[in-house]
Amino acid sequence: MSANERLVKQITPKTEDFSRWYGEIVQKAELADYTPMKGMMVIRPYGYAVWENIQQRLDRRIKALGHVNAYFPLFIPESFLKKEAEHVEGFAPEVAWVTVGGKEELEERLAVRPTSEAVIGPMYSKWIKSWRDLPVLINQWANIVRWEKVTRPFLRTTEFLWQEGHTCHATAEEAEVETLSILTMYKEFCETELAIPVLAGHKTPREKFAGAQMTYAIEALMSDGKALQMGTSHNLGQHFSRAFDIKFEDQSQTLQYVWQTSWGMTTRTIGALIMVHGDDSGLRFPPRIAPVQVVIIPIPFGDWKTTVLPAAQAAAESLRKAGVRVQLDAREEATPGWKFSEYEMRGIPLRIEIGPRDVKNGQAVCVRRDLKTKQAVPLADLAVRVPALLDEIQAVLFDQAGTFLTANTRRVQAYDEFKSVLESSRGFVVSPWCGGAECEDKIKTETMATIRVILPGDDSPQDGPCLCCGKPAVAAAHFARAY
RNA sequence: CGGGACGUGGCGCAGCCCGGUAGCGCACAUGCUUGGGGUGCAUGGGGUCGGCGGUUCAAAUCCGCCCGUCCCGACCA
Repeated sequence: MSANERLVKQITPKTEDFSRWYGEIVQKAELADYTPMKGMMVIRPYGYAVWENIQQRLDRRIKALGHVNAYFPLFIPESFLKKEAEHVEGFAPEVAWVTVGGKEELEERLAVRPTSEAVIGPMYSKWIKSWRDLPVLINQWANIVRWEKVTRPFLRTTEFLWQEGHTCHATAEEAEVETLSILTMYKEFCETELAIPVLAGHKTPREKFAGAQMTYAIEALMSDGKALQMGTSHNLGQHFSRAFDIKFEDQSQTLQYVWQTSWGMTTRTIGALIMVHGDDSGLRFPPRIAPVQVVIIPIPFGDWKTTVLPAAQAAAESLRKAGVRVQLDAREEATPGWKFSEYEMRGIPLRIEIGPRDVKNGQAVCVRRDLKTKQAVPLADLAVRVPALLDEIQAVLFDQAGTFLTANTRRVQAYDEFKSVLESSRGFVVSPWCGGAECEDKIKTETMATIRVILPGDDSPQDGPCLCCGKPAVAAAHFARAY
């Protein structure tokens, strides 16, 4: 088989039209579908299964760090939302409002939560009295609504699913430790489970969460060279505790405002999985979050139902026992070739073909989705070899994404070069920056690039002058065009 | 929200300019055939032409408004 041969014909090649490729994958692989309401999508079973895997693995990590789950209301009274001035101003343009209940006009309109700080604050105020009540470490899995003008499946939809953590601490130091520990956990999660390398650092004041003291984020690079924010962790300081009057009495009997954090990851990560790993043939899911890790396709010939099929069923059973998420597709109405193509597009990490020749030889043919290589594996060894192969595939996807990230991260001093890099190859451009919002604005207007993140080591005076204004640079910032 | 394009069986499209009985490929159904990279043949079902209004004897086709999708910008997870 030639490497360039196009075997999946139902989608536009990614190299030809990235946007179209993305949209077609979402629909043809049945991850999501559009509804008659603008910006509202249905996450279909195959896409939702990915989300469930993400949820399960992220939830495990959140709990391992001591957090517990709870659920807060969908609606937020306007008066609550208004309590933190910067917060309400930041979210005002994208809040949906409920003004009527049944047939009654409401006395106070209700916001559909764009995030839950403002509805959680009053409850924390009620629950926290003493230093003995701290820390409060609560997470919730929820849907939220942001009235977006431009929407794209998974990347930006009017309603989306996420997890939001909201914690309260006795000291500023403790809140900062929490913020960073979540950031580290997010990074580890993306790299281990999603096989997506990310940059972890902090945002500039211009890009931070409305109401936060400091926003940290993990940023990934999509294969079209645009950056995508994968998660954020905010140190809220005492902004919200002062607004919502969340106080505790410390050990010296002094009343103090608590120090808070909030952090979240969303269904957007599914968009990242598509854009980071996908190729011309469609999806390539990392085995750890793939809804189906292995598909077994029996090759029908003559009396295959009494020879091939039992062997395929036995193979499926042994893999299932080994903890592999396996699917056997013995449908007669689709030919093997059709199935190959279909499962390739859907990103199933490993395909196992079992035909008459294989049964005779006591083997199966394993075809990797990541490299498209084939290898024969003795049927008796499948339960051992397949999990190992899945681990290898996971590692290859992560390595490929890492290589791409490294190759597309460039350190640039001169503005001319900065512009031309963003125009031609995109990616991250690391450049000296004076710390001024005016320069950020100017650069954004002229190049469409923003500061995505500033890495811990880059947060100090630089050799070169600011890329934009020439004044002394206080940091090396990662710029990129972003989704 | 600005600028552009598009909307016709499930999907991809033709028909529209020049108004006159809605068509093609794929998919779907049935039967045979085939099967290690989207088998082949035969027969068949399915569409208020995005919605509303207008012009006309007559509208997929002409006009207006609205909705949705995509692309390019401003705002954002």
